[in-house]
Amino acid sequence: MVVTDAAGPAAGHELPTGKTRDALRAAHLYYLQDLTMDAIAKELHTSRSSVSRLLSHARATGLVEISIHSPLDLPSRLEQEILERHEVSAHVVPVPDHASDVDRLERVALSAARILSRFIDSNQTIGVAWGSTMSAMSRHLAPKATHNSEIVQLNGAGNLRTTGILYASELLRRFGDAFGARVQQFPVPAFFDDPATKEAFWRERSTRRMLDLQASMDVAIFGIGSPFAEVPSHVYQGGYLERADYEALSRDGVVGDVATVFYRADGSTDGIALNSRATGPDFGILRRAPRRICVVSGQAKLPGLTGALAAGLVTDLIVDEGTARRLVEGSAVDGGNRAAD
Amino acid sequence: MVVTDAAGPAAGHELPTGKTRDALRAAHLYYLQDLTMDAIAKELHTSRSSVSRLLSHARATGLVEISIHSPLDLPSRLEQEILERHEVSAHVVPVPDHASDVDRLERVALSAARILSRFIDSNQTIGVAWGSTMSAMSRHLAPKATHNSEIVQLNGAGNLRTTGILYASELLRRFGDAFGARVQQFPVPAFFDDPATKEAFWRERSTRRMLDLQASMDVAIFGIGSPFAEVPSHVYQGGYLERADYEALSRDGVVGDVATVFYRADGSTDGIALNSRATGPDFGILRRAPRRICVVSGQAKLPGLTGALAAGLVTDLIVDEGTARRLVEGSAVDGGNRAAD
DNA sequence: TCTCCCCCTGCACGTTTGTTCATTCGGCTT
DNA sequence: AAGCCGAATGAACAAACGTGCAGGGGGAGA
Repeated sequence: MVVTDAAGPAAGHELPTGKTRDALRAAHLYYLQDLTMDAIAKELHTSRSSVSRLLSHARATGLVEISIHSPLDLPSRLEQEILERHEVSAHVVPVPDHASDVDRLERVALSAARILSRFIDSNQTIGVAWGSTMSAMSRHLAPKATHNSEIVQLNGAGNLRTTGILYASELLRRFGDAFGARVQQFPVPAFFDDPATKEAFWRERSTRRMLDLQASMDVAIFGIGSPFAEVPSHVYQGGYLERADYEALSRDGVVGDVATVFYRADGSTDGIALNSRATGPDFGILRRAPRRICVVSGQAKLPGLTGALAAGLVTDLIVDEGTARRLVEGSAVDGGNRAAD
Repeated sequence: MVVTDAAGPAAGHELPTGKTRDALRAAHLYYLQDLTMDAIAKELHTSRSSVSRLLSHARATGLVEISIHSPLDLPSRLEQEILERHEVSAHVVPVPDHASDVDRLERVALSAARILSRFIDSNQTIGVAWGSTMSAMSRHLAPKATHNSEIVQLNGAGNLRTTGILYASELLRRFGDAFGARVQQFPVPAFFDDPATKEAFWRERSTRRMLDLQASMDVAIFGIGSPFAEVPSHVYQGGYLERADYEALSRDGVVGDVATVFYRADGSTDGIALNSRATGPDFGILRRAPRRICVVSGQAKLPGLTGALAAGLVTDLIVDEGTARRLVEGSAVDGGNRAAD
């Protein structure tokens, strides 16, 4: 046990005594050969505990990937119906109906984080929004090694009271770490006070660079904000908006936001004043990304979700079971309406 | 057992009471949400034991797939070197050096069976040989649902003493079951007594059909026979060959066989008399398959393996660590020679 | 309608696994 | 050179898990 970890990054050659190497071998023995940890411990000349830890490490670090395939003939009726009705590939996360909203969010985020690795690959530009959903997700990401990928922040996070920036940058960093990607922060407030300031800022070259990046995204990942739900989203309790703003949103018939860009139940955004001060990407830009992953939990977000679907913002949807059910029930009756509650 | 499984193929609608459905849900909860089996039991209104069994079922039927990714920067030095030297993508199975040959075979077969599912897909013609390695493998296949695939027997299995056919057909059936594929048996002896008989047979239309199938294989899977090893392969102890045959093989400098077609250390087959009576596919035919997976365990097969590599029979190699090491050591000195023993 | 048989269930036990804790080990600073 | 700090280790405990077993429910066949 002379050279505990990575063999010789200093020396720069052989000696396969790395921790990762051991973890890899342990994983082989455990998952591919069904040995008991005990047996593996003997083969590796260490204790069972260490093997347990190695395996945890292997899982946590993405050396081991566990995926679940529906036998294509029975893709949960829900997913099937969502696909047919909304042309969106859905992943329904099973959650008991009586689960609390926090539980629900946590569990959807956990599943989403694990599912996400399928979509991430090398040489991609990955747009990431922020909010409570994204934050929960970021805490559970399954690492996956990629080269030359880039995490791009979709919308600003600064506000009046808290910096918000730390919060967002921490979140972004987690994404970056998990995929070994560069992180591009977007150091602006969530909302400008004056549209003119935004426009001025948008002409800055450094801002243009960000916007160009956003326009060439391969994947976008976002949650849904629901301004009028009982459990308000992060944006709505963080001091980003003032009472007058709310009233304006209400007047405009807004049902939700994606990356702080607001929309109505039919997906339209025209004439919503607040958007001219918001820093998130125009939906036209967003829709250029071939893959747009939306993570939703809790039926409070149902109106927001149907709106986002109507706006064509989503290609892949990760949603909890209850909400998925309501979504299908709601749209069963007629085209693209929001459900009862 | 009419309705035990799939919910209502009879009734033809709802009631998601299928066992597979439950297994799927349990797997989600367990592997994607990290719930304890206990918690899952409550959500499913059943006992922990049942959940444990559901999860076993899920794994055994391939609903859950566990795969291991080397972080591309450190692909076991061995695999790397084998790739460079032989242009073959290798999977080295870790096995302690002191393991017995049976252990070793069993463990390689287990790993191979699990790795195999990566290669199998829908609409494929899959050639399968037989032998102790393939047999062990067949017992551990991880099922994977495919459509319209076909398992094709590569070489006959009949012999003088035992039928051998049952053995082979059982093996083939397991492959077929695992992948939901049709099985095409090849009902001929392993070796004809008279080359002329073989030729006659080869003109039969039913035989031609088999040969055409073989010629259009997408994947071939085979082990390596080693006629002169201390632990003889199945072919060599099953009463397929007679003393005179052995002597002929020895005289011809044969080092191994693939699907009962024999070759020398340099991969050549010309002038090996026995081949004209053998029923396996000509190497020219075999090499038409874009993917040719070879499973090898035990250094007794090293000469056979190097020969097969020299003949260009292999695109993907699954091999135990010890043998892999010797392979690399052997070929380190010069081009493509067989190793010491 | 009755019976048989198979398969599924939940319990109870023994095994396997995760985790806490005290300890050691190496590296780095003072 | 001594000492401190974080990381890693193995022992021991507690939780989680797998499996043999007896009981029960429900179809297929008589």
